[in-house]
Amino acid sequence: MKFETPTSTVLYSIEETIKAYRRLCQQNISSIVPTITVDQALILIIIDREDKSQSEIADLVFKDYASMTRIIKLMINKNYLTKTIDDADKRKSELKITASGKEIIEKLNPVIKKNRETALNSLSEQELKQLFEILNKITQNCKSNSK
Amino acid sequence: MKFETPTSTVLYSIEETIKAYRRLCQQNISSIVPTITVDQALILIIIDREDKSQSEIADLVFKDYASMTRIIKLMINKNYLTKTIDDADKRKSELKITASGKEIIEKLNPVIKKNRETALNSLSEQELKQLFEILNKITQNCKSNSK
DNA sequence: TATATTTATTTGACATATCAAATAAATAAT
DNA sequence: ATTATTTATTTGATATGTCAAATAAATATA
Repeated sequence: MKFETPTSTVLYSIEETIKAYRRLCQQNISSIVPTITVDQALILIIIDREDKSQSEIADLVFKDYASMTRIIKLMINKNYLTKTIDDADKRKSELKITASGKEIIEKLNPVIKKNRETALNSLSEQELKQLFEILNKITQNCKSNSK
Repeated sequence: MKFETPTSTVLYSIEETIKAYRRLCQQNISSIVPTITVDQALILIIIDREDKSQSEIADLVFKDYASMTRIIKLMINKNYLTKTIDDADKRKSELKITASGKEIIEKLNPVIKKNRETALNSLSEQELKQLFEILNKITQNCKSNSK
């Protein structure tokens, strides 16, 4: 870590890792459900498990609200989701998985499990814990200094 | 790590970290050079240090060649860069930093240094090494299983 | 109650990611 | 030398990221 060229930093490695992981995921997901993206798959699963509004989901998956609006729109067009106005608070939207959305989730579950196993193969529990903690420190450092 | 909901995995944490870091970087970079993006700044610095072709640079910064074409074009429009055809191999392009590009690099260097320090604040050398190694394992796992 | 402020979502503009197909030049094979 | 293949880059189409501004509904305040 002596010669800090841009390509020798840990943060550069984080980018590399996340890109490699996303590529792996997209390839395996596409082989089962060719029409869905990694982001859409994650969001679909979250909506299925958590009964939350659009912006709450966005916060959960670290998406901008603008991005969320568009991703949701695409998923509605593909008939994975329905969206209705929340009666109690008409600003909010209610998102529900359609039958074909459910089917897709069922198909994807094993793929997603396998992707994680592939990526984390041969990592010990201790390594995972360390990784988790170190990443958390970095995240906190960044957040407390940005906004 | 027992209940593997999508939001409890390490890979999810990696996404969180990289987004927090990119936000920190963009904010600090914008405060000094409002017209440049994080990606453009990194690419500018790499081009300045390494005399490589467009696709070699792309490989270095994990960018798709298509993205690189567009990023380069934007940077040329902003007069950070010039691009000429390589005489020895007319398929290749030669990228050179302009005077104003150089100025920007000078301005950015301390910001980039500070961003890294902020993000990695209070992390020991050992933690950095661990992080680096664990990320590398994950990257290799993903790459060997995707292509 | 009327007005001001906050909250949830959307839209516009621009930057980047990704895949597939197209170009054009260089190199290999016939 | 001609043809086939490979390599470097570009273009098109679509998805997502990010910021700022706009809407519309809910809540707070005067």
